[in-house]
Amino acid sequence: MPELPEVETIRRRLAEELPGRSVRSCGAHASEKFRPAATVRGARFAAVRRRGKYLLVELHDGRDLVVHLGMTGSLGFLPTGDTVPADPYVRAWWELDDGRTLRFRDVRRFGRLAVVERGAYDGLPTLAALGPEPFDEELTAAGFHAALRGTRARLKTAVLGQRVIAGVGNIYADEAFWRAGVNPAARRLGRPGAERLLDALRAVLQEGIEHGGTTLRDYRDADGGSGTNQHRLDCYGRGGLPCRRCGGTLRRRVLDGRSTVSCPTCQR
DNA sequence: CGGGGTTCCTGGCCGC
DNA sequence: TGCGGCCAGGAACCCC
Repeated sequence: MPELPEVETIRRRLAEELPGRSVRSCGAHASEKFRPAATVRGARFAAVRRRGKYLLVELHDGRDLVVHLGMTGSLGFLPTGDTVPADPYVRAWWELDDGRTLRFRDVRRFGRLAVVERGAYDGLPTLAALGPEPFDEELTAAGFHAALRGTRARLKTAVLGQRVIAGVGNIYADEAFWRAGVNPAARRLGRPGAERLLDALRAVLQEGIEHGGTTLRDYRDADGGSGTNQHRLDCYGRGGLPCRRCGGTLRRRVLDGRSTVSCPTCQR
């Protein structure tokens, strides 16, 4: 499940390869979620940017190819077999003018591709209303605290909502709440807790980037490789196992429809 | 307008 | 062994 660190890992690789390359030919799955990818034939790639979990591949004609990887999406110069049957999960492809082919692969089809005039994100409401980037220095503890006070949702649900802060998904949310000692089910948070939570979010996201992302099952980088951050998780996926801080037993439950692991002792 | 529920998808896993 | 049933979960969408 690609979150900010996984998308950023892919972005950095594509930013080395795509600018200046043009699309010789392309194609896409018939679904409306992928079909727009086939409208960029002849276009030339410019900068590769990221907002939250969205990749924004700029085109020289003023449009953006917007990519959301969903649950199982991967994007890059993925391994292919010339002698084996075609990969049935490639939902879109772009043959470049250097002969290589960029591919979007997505088993569960929760991903999405769009081509829009730069900045015209009205068809992508989450992107249009996206909150601040975690590493934006204009995002302060005071601002983060105020944003959390502005919603009545559970803290974890608010953090996952992309409006308070961009790019956080279920894995890094559980890690950050655990590290900050904040109860994800709570609806209110004091100023010190908000400060700890923002610091923890930044830390776990930064570490995720440094370790090439978290590969639990599906995530692959732009070259088809795995990340290594899965070996460093303290909380996500560890329900029933001992808390590495207090030794108590981590609890797994479903909060607002999302699997959540937390420590009943450390996270009040 | 915001909170909450539903839906989209399919491989992997569990239990009998 | 084979198979039905269930689970994962981000964001669009709908309703109140």
